[in-house]
Amino acid sequence: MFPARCLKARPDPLIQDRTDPVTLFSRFSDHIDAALDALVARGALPAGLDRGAISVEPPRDPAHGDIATNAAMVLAKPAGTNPRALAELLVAELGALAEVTEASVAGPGFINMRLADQSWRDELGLIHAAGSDYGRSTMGQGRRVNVEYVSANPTGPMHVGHCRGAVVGDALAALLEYAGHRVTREYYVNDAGAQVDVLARSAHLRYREALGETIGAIPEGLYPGDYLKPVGEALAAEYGDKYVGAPESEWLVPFRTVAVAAMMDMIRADLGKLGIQHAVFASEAELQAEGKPEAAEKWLRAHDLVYDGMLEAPKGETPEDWEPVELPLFRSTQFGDDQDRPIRKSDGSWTYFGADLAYHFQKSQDADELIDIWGADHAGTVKRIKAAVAALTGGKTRFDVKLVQMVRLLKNGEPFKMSKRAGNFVTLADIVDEVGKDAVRFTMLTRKADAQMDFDFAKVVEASRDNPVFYVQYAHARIASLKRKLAEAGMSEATPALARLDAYELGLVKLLAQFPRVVEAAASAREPHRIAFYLGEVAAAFHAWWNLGNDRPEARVIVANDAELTATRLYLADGIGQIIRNGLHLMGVEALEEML
RNA sequence: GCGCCCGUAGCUCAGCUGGAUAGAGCACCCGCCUUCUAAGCGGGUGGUCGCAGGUUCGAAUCCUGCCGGGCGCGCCA
Repeated sequence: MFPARCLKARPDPLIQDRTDPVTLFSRFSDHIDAALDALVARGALPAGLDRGAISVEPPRDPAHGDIATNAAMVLAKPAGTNPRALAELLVAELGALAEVTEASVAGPGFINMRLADQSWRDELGLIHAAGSDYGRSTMGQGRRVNVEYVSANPTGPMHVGHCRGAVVGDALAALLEYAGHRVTREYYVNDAGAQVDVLARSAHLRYREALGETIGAIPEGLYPGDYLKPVGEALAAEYGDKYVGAPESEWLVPFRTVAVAAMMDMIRADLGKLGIQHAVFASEAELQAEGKPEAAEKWLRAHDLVYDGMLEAPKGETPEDWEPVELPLFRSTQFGDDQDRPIRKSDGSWTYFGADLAYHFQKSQDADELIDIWGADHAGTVKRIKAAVAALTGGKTRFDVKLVQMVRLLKNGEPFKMSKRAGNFVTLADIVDEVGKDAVRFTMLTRKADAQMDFDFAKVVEASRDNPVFYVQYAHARIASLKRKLAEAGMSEATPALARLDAYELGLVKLLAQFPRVVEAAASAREPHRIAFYLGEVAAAFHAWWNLGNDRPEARVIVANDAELTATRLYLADGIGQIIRNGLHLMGVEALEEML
């Protein structure tokens, strides 16, 4: 009655050529909706109740059944009835479904349902039919989400600090896309502040060096890294000795332009090592040249959200050089900030915040939701920018700032120091070269973003049970090896007979069936690490199944003399492999066919 | 002084936006395996969810106040 392979179109016209599988859990959401509708039609339940809080999930204890819902508990109070009474009514409706073999009320009003084995067999079939689309969701309804991440200053190579934010942002973007959002991956280039002038001066020094001058030690306040040498050489090749003795005003702009472009090339290359590619690089300098901050200021002044005023002297440590000056201040206190924030400096130029405010206003023009991924060291500025977005969009644009905490680099538990090419910090490229892109990406996603993390170079490449990167890859490789072994064994091709899957094996399907729910939960919470944890569970379940064959050869996937059973188990193994691939793909990690 | 994040088993961490008896890996203890289904397997011990209140049918989860750790805090970026 509910064909497992029916597909429904996405609502968004721009991507309506995509179709999403109707999975078991989404189908049950519909069943519950229908049951509630039936009660409403009979007058047993008031119409128009908010059903948003209803959950459809597997009970924690499998003894309670396959699917549980809290619908009765959530709706009882607004409906003016008691949970158990409402639950009884729903059980009568849901228990009548063909695929429900048992429905009961438990505890304070939970409804537990047990499903026919055929439902799980169908779901396994759906995993195969949908393939890489199993887990894809229409949840986002085509909403446009701008994810801004990395946005490292263009003054040098990427280092560890950027690495985690880069991976989290990239995985989040992929996750949201998969969950039905239209995602823009964006990088904000801070090419207008004082730090890029310092870059230009540093490049000028390297330029003189390239022309044969002995420059000695790099003066304090300039960037010392060797990575600027090629920039100096390029400038020398382009300009000759034209700017050697020239005043800064003549060369600062061209040198800055060249140096920033070179830094961005380097950063793009570093990101490329992680498999990251942004669609948009937004330039702060261009933003300012186009007068965007002025426009924002004008709008804010018109709405009395910017005024000229004095900042209070900061509390705590008394600043020695504090001078009260009148500045244009944004009323961020109206939106929960502790202090109004200046958008211009006393010389009239824009503060970082002033430009950033205009930048977020610009982003909000083309997006329904904004997400920024920031390092935790910027936590102090979250309130003001959230205030700015709330003011500029009238609170209509959802805006999340995800803070990514510090990464501590270790090797076998000892603090790790490594500096190959760029002065005294560990670069992103160093890390990727050391352990590989996939280990970096996966490991960066094995913690909640807002929790601090240790990254141990020895452990992330260790081939053992307690290394999730290895454990998940190993599961996938083992599955791939099954096909090779089947060929080696010269076994004949047979048609899977899913009725031969036993209860243990159907239990694996039940875990696989969670994937679409995990994707939706991870996307709505903006927490890509949940995919990594889920894959760890899938891998553990697969290995345990595989290990049954150690003691009992008849429990192996490949069973000599039973081509049909072999084909059936291989079908299940393939389904597991599909889920692992889908999850790894979201994380930007390649699924391995064999371990090397 | 203020703000943000974190406090869950001995250790490292999950906990599906408030659900049922709080989970996993490591370590430890007890068995098994001596193998290419390899880079071990199975089982077990272990928790006052930092502390104290509050909200409600129900709290690790939400609110308040403490305690402890991290990060940050002025026209910097």
